This record gives sequence, C-alpha cells and structure tokens, in this order.
Amino acid sequence: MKQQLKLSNQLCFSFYALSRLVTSHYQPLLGALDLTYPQYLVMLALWEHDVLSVKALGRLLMLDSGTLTPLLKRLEAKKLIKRVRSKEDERSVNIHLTAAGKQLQQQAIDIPEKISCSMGFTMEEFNTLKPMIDIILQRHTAE
Amino acid sequence: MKQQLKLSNQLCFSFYALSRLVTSHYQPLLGALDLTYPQYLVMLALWEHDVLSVKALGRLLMLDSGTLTPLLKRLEAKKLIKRVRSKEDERSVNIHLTAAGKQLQQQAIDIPEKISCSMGFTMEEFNTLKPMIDIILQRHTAE
DNA sequence: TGGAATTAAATTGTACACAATCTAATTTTA
DNA sequence: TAAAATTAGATTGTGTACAATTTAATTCCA
Repeated sequence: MKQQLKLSNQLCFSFYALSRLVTSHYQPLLGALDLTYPQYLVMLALWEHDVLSVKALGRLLMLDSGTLTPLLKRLEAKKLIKRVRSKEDERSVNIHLTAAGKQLQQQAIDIPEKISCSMGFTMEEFNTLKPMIDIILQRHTAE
Repeated sequence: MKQQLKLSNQLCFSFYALSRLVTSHYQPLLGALDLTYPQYLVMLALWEHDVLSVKALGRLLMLDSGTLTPLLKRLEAKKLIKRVRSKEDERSVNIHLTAAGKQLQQQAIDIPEKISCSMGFTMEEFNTLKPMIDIILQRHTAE
C-alpha cells in the first residue's frame, strides 16, 4: 500500500481515537451528574436554547431520531426534560427543560475548564484545531 | 457560561462530530466489502502485521476485549480471520488472516484515496491535523 | 512450591449510532 | 380539493463502545 494512502487512513483513525479519548475524559465528570456525553450535549443545547424540537436538536448535534428518541426518553425518565408534541405541527416534538434540568447547569458549569485541563490542550492546539475542523464539518453540512 | 469555557466544549464536540462524519464517508465504500469501519481497522492492522493477539489489537486500536471479542467473532463468521488460542500462553488468542482475508486487501487498496477525496482534505489540513492530533493522543497513551 | 496477585479474554449490561422502515401529519400540486 | 409527495418522529435491527465482572492461565514471591 502506498505511503500517502496509508497516512490518509491514519488521519481518519486519529479522529476516531481522539473522539473516544475525549469522551473518556468526560466520563468521570459526567458520571457525577448521571449523564453520558451525548446526553450532556443535549443538555448543553437546551441550556443555550431553552426549547428545541427533536429536528432542531438533530441538526445541532448531527444526530437522527433513531439516536435521539431513546436518548431523550432517558433524559425524560431522569426528569431533566419534558417531551411535548407541538400544537402548531403535530408531527413535531418540542423538548423543554424541567426545573431540575435547568438547575443541573450549575453543577456542569466547571466541566469545560476541567476537560481542557485534563486533556492538556494548549492555546495553539485550540486555536489551530477548532477552526480547521469546523471548516471540514461545514464543507459537508452546507449544501 | 464564560466564553472561553464554552469554546472548549465545542472543540470536543467538533472532534465527536468529525469522527462520525468521517465514518459516514467510509460506509458506502466499506459496505461494498461487507465491513464496518471498526472491522476495517482490524483488517488494516492485520494486513500490516499478519498475526496479532487480541491484546495487541486492543493496544493498536485502543479498544478493549469487550468491543473486540464480538467484533472478531463477526469477522471470523465472515471467514476473514481465524481466532487461535496461543500454545505458549493459553490466556492469549491470536488472530490470523484467512486466504479470503488476505485477498480482501486488494479490494480495499483504493479506499484511502477515495476517502481523502470524498472528505476533501487539503494538504495543509492533513499536514497540520495529523501531527497535532497524534501528539494529543500520545500525551494520554504513554505513561 | 503453593497460595496471592496479575493477566488475557470472555461475558453481561447499558447506551449510543445509524440504516431502513413505519406512521401520522402537513404540504404540494395536478 | 383530493391524491401524491414530503416531513417529523418512532421503531426495528445490527454493530459498536465501554464499565464491571467472571474465568482460566500465568507469574510472583513469601
């Protein structure tokens, strides 16, 4: 196998390994809040937007209803959110935070700093990786 | 939530979204070979090393036996590999390629180029991202 | 040397991911 | 406006991930 093609593979593997490494660093912090990483992402989105349809959540997190529906049911079982079918469009389901869901934000407030610390990101890494990766993501999102 | 802390979150989310985006680009190519992306990674490792213990595979791919054992059973069911308990150490299981497993490499030979093309990676992205991410991975692997 | 500690896989259980399909509601358009 | 097409979620089925535990084999070491 040609060297260049092999390296290209490894870049994709690096993304895959890095994603799992990052998630593993969240685990002890999120475990204390009884959240998984994808559940935390949903909570982050709701803390920012307050109410979101399943479709809007899916667009933000790039996840489909096959992933979100059971995840949202688990968050509802924990009393952090409420799923309310929209009156204007009965196909749509709106996700609301409960009081407990809103309060959880206080316990999550220092997670980003702890993760950054735990991962040991440098300023240079942050400033280089974030824009470069987001450009790649945008290339395949906008159409 | 402070701006800087929020951005740190989003960097981790970018990693998570990018990893899934990359995998989705492999899917149509690997589907033709009846492989998933993690199965393809195992095959890549075996094409390079010929024989590997489950432990060695786990070290290379950063996956544990809870993930690998069922995955390897599926590859064995497809007749691409053989699982052979080691004679020297009966705790260990060595993974061998079958003739079919070796031959599959020919059908996979152009996947890296197609992925690079499909993802639209630039030289600059490749040359910046690969070393930077691998340094982050190494920080948390070596101890 | 023989019991304690360690190690390698396998197993169990929970939670994503995602393709494919289904159902019900809404929009399009002939 | 009524049938066709589209849309939003839910469901089904397969395959990871990974924590926690178990089993069997090996190594340590008192």
